[in-house]
Amino acid sequence: MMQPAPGAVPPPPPPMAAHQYQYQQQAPPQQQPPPQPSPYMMMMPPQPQAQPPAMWATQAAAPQAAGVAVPPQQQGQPGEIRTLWIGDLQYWMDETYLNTCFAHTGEVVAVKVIRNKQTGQIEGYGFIEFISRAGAERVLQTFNGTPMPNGEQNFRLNWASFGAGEKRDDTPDHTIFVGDLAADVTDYMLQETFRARYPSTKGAKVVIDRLTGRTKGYGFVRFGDESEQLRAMTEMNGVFCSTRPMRIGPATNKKTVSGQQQYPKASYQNSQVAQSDDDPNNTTVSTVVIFNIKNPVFQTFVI
DNA sequence: GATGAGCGT
Repeated sequence: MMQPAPGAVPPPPPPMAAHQYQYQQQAPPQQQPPPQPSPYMMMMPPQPQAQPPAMWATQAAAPQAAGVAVPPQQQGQPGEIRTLWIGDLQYWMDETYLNTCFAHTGEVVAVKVIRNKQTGQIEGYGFIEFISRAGAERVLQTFNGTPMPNGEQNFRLNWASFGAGEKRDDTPDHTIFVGDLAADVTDYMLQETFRARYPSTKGAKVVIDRLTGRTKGYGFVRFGDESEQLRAMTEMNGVFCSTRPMRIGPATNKKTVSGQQQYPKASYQNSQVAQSDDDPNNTTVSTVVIFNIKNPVFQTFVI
């Protein structure tokens, strides 16, 4: 059932190179010669200088995905999650683009890109609804982490959470910041670089610039074990990932697992810390006073 | 050099 619906764009050649994530693929798609440009015509990024911003809100409604008609009784179990979330979209990656990426799977029911209500700009993420959970799962396994057509980044896909975060593990994350990343480092490379030594590595993310689709040169790695996080901070500093040595630092968490608010970054940046210096050996309790310039409040912690 | 983001009608 991987046929395109009538009237759909022709199926692109197996566009995504075989990839680590494809370990569950059954039969490889038949080999084909290099991509024709035509299937991707609609996916070309606009000329940067010719692109007036913020006029996209009034554009015609997005075409529905490729006319896939699904009898209700085939639509999977009620309540089952069959929508994927997609992130790291560049501003020109609209519904048409997503349809062209996925319609050929024959599994897509609808796509939607989220726009800013005021400006109409694409917010950088969207949703893809599938016929069934199985279809969504196939696409997730096949496409996630593979290069996006005409984008410089890889697909970032996940289950749409919709409150039912069934895939969640609620164990806390212990995250580190990793800087000085080479331009070719992907989430997967970063993750595997750490997983080799730290089995509790949960995942890694290289931060992508939404405007260019290119890496910002830093990222984050999450561990399940705090001890492995701490070891990695020292042991992996200066270790090569791809062509450059990584620089590792503590991650400033904007959000904790339980969702409660931490101190906003600005407070940290504008804070001055006074510490009593008369106890270099740290043998007694010392007091740290933080003066928050943004919110002129003194806070005293005993550490 | 740098501290994400990511849940909608």
